[in-house]
Amino acid sequence: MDQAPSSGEELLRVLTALASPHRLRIIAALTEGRAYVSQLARRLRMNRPLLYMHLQRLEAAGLVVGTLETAPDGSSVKYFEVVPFALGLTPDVIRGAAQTLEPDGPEPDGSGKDRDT
Amino acid sequence: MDQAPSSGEELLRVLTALASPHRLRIIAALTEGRAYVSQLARRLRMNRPLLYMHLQRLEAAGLVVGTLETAPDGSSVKYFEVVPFALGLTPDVIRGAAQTLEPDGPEPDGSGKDRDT
DNA sequence: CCGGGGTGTCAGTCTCATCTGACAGGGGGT
DNA sequence: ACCCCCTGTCAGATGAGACTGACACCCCGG
Repeated sequence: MDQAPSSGEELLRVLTALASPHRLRIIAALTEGRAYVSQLARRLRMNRPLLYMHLQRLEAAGLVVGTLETAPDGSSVKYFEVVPFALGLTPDVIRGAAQTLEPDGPEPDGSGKDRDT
Repeated sequence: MDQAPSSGEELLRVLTALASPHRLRIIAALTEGRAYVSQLARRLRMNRPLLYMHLQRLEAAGLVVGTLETAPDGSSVKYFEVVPFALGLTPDVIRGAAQTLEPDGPEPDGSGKDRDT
């Protein structure tokens, strides 16, 4: 994965994806090796549809990938695994990404209203 | 700032703090230099109480610091500035932090219920 | 005394992510 | 036929966070 997630939108998607205890635990669990949805639901003791939603979120952020495989017995199983990412986060990185996001506009007027710094 | 935010709680606080377009823009704005609340509210065109809340969140996460100063004219002004942080985020880091967070417990039973990987 | 700029805090509203239970399938063994 | 395991999706309840307007308060300058 890119060190710099480029656009603010993308960065935001990754951050919101990670900002959840459940999703952190999911990623943690997947570092141990890939797993399919129902299996993971049992392991993490959480509702399957719920886990499903979280996995979708993580996949949309590009942090995990899921592949629907047809097992030898013919049934479908969806395996997920982590994408080895490395995200460096500093104020400047944020500053860069935020530009792709700012509906800022300069001071309304001012006329030397502000104090010194 | 630490490269590894240590506890899962702490990591989560930082992540949830960053997972907001407003707060990203706030940090971006503060990289340009410190500013006080009302001033920043004008610059970013947002409600002051709202900005106030976001700043509190960021401060709680240790990403910015605020100092209440008494200006030469005697009035109080609260300046905020970014804490130069550097956060490295990888699956393994998450795995480490998640341990301080897991109410996991192994499989309910199993008995070889799962498929091979 | 009044206006202007600042901080801090509050109750109330509203939007949105989360979470649950249930359903419709598909496929395989017994 | 029945049971078991899997995937995918949905309507609805719940809750947490975002957001607003208004207030109390401070200090100064005209």
